[in-house]
Amino acid sequence: MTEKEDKMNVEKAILDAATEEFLSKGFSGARTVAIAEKAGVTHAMLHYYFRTKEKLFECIIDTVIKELIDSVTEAYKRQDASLSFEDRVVAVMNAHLDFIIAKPQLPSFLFMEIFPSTENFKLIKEKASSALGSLNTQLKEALESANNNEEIDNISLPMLISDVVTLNAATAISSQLATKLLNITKEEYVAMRKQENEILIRKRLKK
Amino acid sequence: MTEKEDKMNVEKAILDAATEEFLSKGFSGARTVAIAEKAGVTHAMLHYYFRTKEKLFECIIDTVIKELIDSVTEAYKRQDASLSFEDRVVAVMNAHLDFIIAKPQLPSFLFMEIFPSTENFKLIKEKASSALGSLNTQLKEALESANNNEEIDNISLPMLISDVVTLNAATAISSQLATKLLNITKEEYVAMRKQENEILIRKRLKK
DNA sequence: AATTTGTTTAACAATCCTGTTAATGACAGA
DNA sequence: TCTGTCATTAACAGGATTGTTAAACAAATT
Repeated sequence: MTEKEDKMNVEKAILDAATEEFLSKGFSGARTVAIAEKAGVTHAMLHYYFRTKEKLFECIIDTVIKELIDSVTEAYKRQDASLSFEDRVVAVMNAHLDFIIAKPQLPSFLFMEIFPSTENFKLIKEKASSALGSLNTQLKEALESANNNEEIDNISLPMLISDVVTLNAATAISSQLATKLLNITKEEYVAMRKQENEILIRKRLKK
Repeated sequence: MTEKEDKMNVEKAILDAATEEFLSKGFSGARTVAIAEKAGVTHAMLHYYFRTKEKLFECIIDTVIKELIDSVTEAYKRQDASLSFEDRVVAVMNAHLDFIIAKPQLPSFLFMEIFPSTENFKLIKEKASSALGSLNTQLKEALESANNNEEIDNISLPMLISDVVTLNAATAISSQLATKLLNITKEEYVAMRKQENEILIRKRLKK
């Protein structure tokens, strides 16, 4: 079945190239000819497989969103139930950061391209709702029971999530500036921020 | 001098329209005809005054950057010297947030359009270096003397600045999601985040 | 009034970019 | 081997978008 493999290879090559192009340049900045070139196919092939630029874009958002959601839910599932609430939050936060760092353009792409568009946002909300819904209730329970057992400072769940997402997203985005602004490598900067984010969250949760 | 006023009006109208268009859609998403229309002039006028889309873009980055830098330095200058280090940091942070919130697309625009481009980044670094340099030394002195008088937890200056910028930028960006995700207004969300950011920073600075 | 200077308009040119199509090739099943 | 289907290519069509130009116009200067 070399034909089917070939077909998958072509499709995958286009998808990979498209992901890179869309994430780095945004929808309007991306060029379909550039994607085709990067994928090593004629640009007619791109239209043959995905019809339009919009459809191709939708395909890559779908997978990107799926990967993002999975990374968080997986990280939470893997948690040791015996850990304290504080330790669990930190562990999920770090797993989330590791995923984001692998695709550092993702946060600004989401903010620029996906969130402002009501339609795309609907899509992401649908995909995320079930996963985030259960994560939410789990966290809620953990926070409530933690308040009984541990000494947790008063904090609302939305603000806690906002803190984590905020710190991680900004870490990923600003990591691209690290080498340009400070005289350190991206990896050094990320390591510093990881430590700093952990300090911030731990201090925040302590009474 | 109605002619010069008129000229200024046309120029300003184009610049204002361009700022809105570029900030919300990015360079490649922006359309010069849309800018001209918004400004109420023919699109030939746009080229007459600014020659090219690129040149117009450079003009608006210049002013945007200048306003951003000024907002921070002004906020720092206005500070009461009798305040504690912690209070001063919080005051500057809040002033910074107020400015950003007025142009909520600014952070994602900077991250998407300016920072990735080495050339544009050079520009912003030049413009910011003198202002940020003096701010930096002022903060450094304040931090050192604070460590003698007050009880400040160990933190490096880059990380402190990174914390503040990070939290504020993310607040502005995510505020656009507030109404879509949580059932609250943007203003309510910003107020909540402002409070939360202040708690985070104060706790971070305390030993 | 004539000239000059700078502003504005409308039409047009040129290019870039997306998407199509018709022709060709490859290959599986009848 | 013939036929039909799918993959691929090259060339092109259409439209959007940026940028130019020539002519009209307004205002100031001589």
